[in-house]
Amino acid sequence: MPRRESTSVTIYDVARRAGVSISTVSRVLNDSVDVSERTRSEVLQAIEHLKYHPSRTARSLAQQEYHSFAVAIPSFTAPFQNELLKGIRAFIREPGLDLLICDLGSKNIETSLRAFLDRGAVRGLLICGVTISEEMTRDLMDIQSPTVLIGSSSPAFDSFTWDDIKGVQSAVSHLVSKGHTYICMIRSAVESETQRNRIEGFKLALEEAGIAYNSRFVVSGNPTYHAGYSEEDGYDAMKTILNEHSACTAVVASSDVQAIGALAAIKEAGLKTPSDIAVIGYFDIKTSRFIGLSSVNQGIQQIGFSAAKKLHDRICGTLLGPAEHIIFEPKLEIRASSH
Amino acid sequence: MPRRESTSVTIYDVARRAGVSISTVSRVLNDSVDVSERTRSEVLQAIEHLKYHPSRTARSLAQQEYHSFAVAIPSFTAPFQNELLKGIRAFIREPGLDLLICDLGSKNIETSLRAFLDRGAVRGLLICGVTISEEMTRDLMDIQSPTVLIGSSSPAFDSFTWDDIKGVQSAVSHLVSKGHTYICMIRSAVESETQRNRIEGFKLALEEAGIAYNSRFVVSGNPTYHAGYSEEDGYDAMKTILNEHSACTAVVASSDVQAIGALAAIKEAGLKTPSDIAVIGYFDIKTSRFIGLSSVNQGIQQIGFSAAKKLHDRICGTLLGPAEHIIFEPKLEIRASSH
DNA sequence: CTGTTAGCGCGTTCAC
DNA sequence: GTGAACGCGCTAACAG
Repeated sequence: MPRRESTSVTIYDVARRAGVSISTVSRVLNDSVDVSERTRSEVLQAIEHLKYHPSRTARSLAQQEYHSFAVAIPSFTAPFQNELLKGIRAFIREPGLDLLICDLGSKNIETSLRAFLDRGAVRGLLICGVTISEEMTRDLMDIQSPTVLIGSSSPAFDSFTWDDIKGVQSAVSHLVSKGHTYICMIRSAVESETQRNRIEGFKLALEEAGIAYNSRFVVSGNPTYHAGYSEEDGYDAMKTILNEHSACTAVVASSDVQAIGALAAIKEAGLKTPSDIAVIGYFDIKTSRFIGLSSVNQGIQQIGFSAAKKLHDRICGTLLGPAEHIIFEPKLEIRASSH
Repeated sequence: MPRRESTSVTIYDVARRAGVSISTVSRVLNDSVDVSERTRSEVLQAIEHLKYHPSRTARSLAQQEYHSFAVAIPSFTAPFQNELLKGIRAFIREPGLDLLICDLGSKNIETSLRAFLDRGAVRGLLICGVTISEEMTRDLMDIQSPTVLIGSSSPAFDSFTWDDIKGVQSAVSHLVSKGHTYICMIRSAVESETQRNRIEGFKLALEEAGIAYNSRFVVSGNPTYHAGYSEEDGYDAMKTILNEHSACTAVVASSDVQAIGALAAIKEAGLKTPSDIAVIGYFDIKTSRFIGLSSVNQGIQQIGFSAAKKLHDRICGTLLGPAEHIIFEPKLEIRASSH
């Protein structure tokens, strides 16, 4: 038995009031050309009068089309993610799409992602900063919707990553070229491939410069927020460096916020940057300009944009062929002198 | 004629494979108790085997229920909005909801919002930082879905705002109590009620202190990003202050990022804070702690959280009664000494 | 140019 | 405990 108690006005109500059939209303709504000016305006009037608004859900179901992009991302309000979203948004705004954001939190990321998938499939999915396990790969393939990865890679999907090794390497080489010989690195206390790569870049650069690597050069704070990429972490790590590496004259942080924290510790100790200690951060944030921080620019926004575009093309079928893996090469950007 | 070409596996496929009807599958999916253990596990097996994933769209349509919150917001990646979203997210994560974000951009905000509404109604709507016109009020009432406003108010909807007058007033009074008599204010060059209120608070505080107000005390930069609330703006404005108000010893910025820019200008001029010039920013960002900036905390996150909760309660029908207007009172937070 | 009708994929009463 | 049938609101052939 029907349960006609829905309060919302539907396409039927409009049709009745305009004295036409629902398909005509639908045509008007979708800008179909085959509608006479008269009925068209009558329908529009009825819509106006009844304050009719279509249901995006019903429309999506009928059309098998979606008007939003799904983005699964850990802590989407964190600085890096935020930057990424700017890029994604830049692409999305033009086609008039909305963003369905699933915040994965910062723990149990995989579980959250799986729950999101179970909550219902989506038309296209952008996954940021999540290492994709074998099992997750299968799960993702099962939902059969175009998927694009950012910050992690898998042969099964289009992915966008950046070359962390070269990134840190260029930063350290820069410091070396400025005459530094005792360089430390601030890392996140949380293990990850990204982190390993960055350390690798650090090692390579030292090696290239003929400086002996020692694991003591790599220091971390205590992971607090954002998996160890926070101001607090940078601050703690820098304090450690100041205590245990009095000869150190330059520091590479593995994220921008860490670098900001490090600067605070340096300032607190009565030292100056870059005259006493040079600091280079990874990632590019606007603030760095005023804080006086050199950084490694990853063009995060651009990555977001490209990834969104890729996903869009996949969804529209404009793009066929196998998954691609695009690797960005970070550029060192000198905003403040970094001797 | 049907158009059976859908590639995705539906509840029918599962039912067929498990040798049951779709309603049984549905029951299993929705944790209905009235299913025998045997058929239940058979269904689950079929689901597993077929890699079945329900369609969130179809489910929403059938249930007349939604699993996401719609948030309409201008430039959602801007610092303030970002903070707000943290609060919203904090609430939303627990109920396992997703966020449908409509980025309103920074121009044609009203048009964008209207387009979003036309794209299809939603179950509940959170609108942040948009001044609601009379006409928009009607449009919003038409869609008949619970609506909560943040940063603007309208008698028709629940709204959360903060007392900008008292906020700036407390900041200025603090400076006065520290002995400052020549105080300037950095405003956004863009006109808004918020801005007017802040200036009003500035005036009131001066008046209270027996200091004559002069509109020259209120300085703006050239609006670049974010409607004049950017580091660049603060930087420019501060330069102006240093040039034209040599006697000035304290500054109130109307946003945190402006304050950061202002600090940069001060540093560049070879002056020190707070010994030469004290700076207080509006809003609270984490960075301020390391930059050494006192600020007026608006509890932005908390507002986001409260608003999200309110909306949720409205949607669930837990909360009835007329719309409420909740006004938060900003608190001055002394993080760095600000003489 | 317009109305009829059959789905889109799922939840949900009802009988059995 | 389970199945048949209807409806959620809309789009898209097809027939007129």
